[in-house]
Amino acid sequence: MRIPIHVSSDSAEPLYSQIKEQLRALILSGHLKEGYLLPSNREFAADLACSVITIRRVYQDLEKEGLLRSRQGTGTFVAKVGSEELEQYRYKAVHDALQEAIELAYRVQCPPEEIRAIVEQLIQLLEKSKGEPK
Amino acid sequence: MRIPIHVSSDSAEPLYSQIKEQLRALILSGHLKEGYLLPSNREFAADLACSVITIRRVYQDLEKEGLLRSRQGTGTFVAKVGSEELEQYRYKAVHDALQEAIELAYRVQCPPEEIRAIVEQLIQLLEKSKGEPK
Amino acid sequence: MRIPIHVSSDSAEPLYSQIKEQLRALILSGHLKEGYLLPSNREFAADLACSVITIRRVYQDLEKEGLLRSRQGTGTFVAKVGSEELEQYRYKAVHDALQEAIELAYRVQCPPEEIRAIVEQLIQLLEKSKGEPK
Amino acid sequence: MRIPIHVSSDSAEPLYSQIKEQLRALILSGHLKEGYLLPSNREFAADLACSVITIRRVYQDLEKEGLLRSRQGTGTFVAKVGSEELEQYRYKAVHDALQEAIELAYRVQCPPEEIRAIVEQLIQLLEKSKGEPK
DNA sequence: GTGGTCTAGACCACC
DNA sequence: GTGGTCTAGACCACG
Repeated sequence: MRIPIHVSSDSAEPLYSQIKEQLRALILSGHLKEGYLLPSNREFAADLACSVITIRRVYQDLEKEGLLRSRQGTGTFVAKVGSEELEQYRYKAVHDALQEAIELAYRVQCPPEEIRAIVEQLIQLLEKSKGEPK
Repeated sequence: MRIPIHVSSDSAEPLYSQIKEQLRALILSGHLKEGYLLPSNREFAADLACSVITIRRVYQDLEKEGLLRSRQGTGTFVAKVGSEELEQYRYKAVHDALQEAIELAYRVQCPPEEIRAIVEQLIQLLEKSKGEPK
Repeated sequence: MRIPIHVSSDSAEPLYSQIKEQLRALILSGHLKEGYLLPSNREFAADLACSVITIRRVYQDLEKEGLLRSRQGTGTFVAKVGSEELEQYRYKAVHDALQEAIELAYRVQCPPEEIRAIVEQLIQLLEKSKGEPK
Repeated sequence: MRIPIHVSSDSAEPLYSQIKEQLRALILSGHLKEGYLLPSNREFAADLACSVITIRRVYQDLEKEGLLRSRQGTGTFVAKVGSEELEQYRYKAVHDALQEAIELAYRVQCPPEEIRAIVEQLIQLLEKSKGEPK
């Protein structure tokens, strides 16, 4: 199984950050389970056409967050995370993202009904595209 | 009337960017109307305890976006923007912010009901705090 | 007769420069003849809704160019300029403007035929609008 | 390949603007192709004997116009621009420059024949000098 | 007084 | 090494 990560060098977001966010999401969503052995630095860098340094940084950052574990001679794999802890993590990520967006909406005087309407519209759109993935 | 902008040098977001976003929100929300004369570079810099250059950059960037107008010897003021154009701008800002947040939620497998619940909770919170502003 | 000058505060070009260019064109084109008495500083400033300082600067600049003359207690009027000298001045202004434009065209690799075509198109447009002025 | 840009500190035009215009022309004319890696800030500043900041401003402005792309740690290069879009951009630049010049000519009562004659003379001159460049 | 340009130099983030 | 942010301070152009 190849890890489904896609990076764009056109984006303003730094490379390492794009990879980190996507990898974190894969772990929090349960797509990569506890103990899963990730590709080696060199291999992953080749996959994503980026530098080894960039991959090393991603692994190190996620290890500091407690989501990955590295062992000399073995490689890097998904850490065991308590399921409540993982759930809390997931909830916080969603909550924070929505909070930022809704606070912006309030700053530009967007009424609650309009926010709800936009949210509903976006959910419908994403629900529909779930049946027909890439 | 003093312009209500608050910056934090703890944030990872660059200073100039914090100021720019808040100023843009004040214009898009209609708090600062067409023709309003903003504080001079030097004055505003003193207010916010930052460098003149930082303010200059904010004014210049927003001028390129078409929201401000600067004239030598006169000052910097809010440009005349068509109200439909402004409305579009406002809608797009909210839509984009929510889209980003909701896409993240889907990536971590957050179900639609949970998204709606969090949105509702955040709206209630902000509605309540509207009655009792700082 | 009111002097037909129109300024726009939206333009990037400085106020004094807009006025100066238009006044110079009126003299070079013969619309304002030798000896014509211009409005006083105060009067002209009121007409154009600008500062007296701005008008003074315009008169001073054009006096230095030899197109205007000021006399204490009398006012400012159009200087007597030899007709050949005026003709040379006029030719030079047109030549310089066209040269700058055409050099730009060459820098972006625009072929001569295209330049001729655009020039012709612009001339037709301006000829047509001469019959029906504002 | 060294980038052929020449600046004059005698000119009234700001340094950064001179550089920007010339660089823009090199891109629009196709001399610098999509993906071309420009000199680094520091290197280019040394070449042109100006401040790093001045170069940064040029790169940043052209990036906002969509002609360049900068990425931290990588460098600044020519963006991919649709060829039609580039063509439109090129046409507009030439058209606007000629329009300004010809409107000036009309303001000083220059007859169409004289405009055509001057244009023709300038084209001949530039065509001739194309055989024998610097 | 205002904004516009340019300088030198520092420190950080990214690859 | 690269670009990104921020600083302090100078000088000019405009009204």
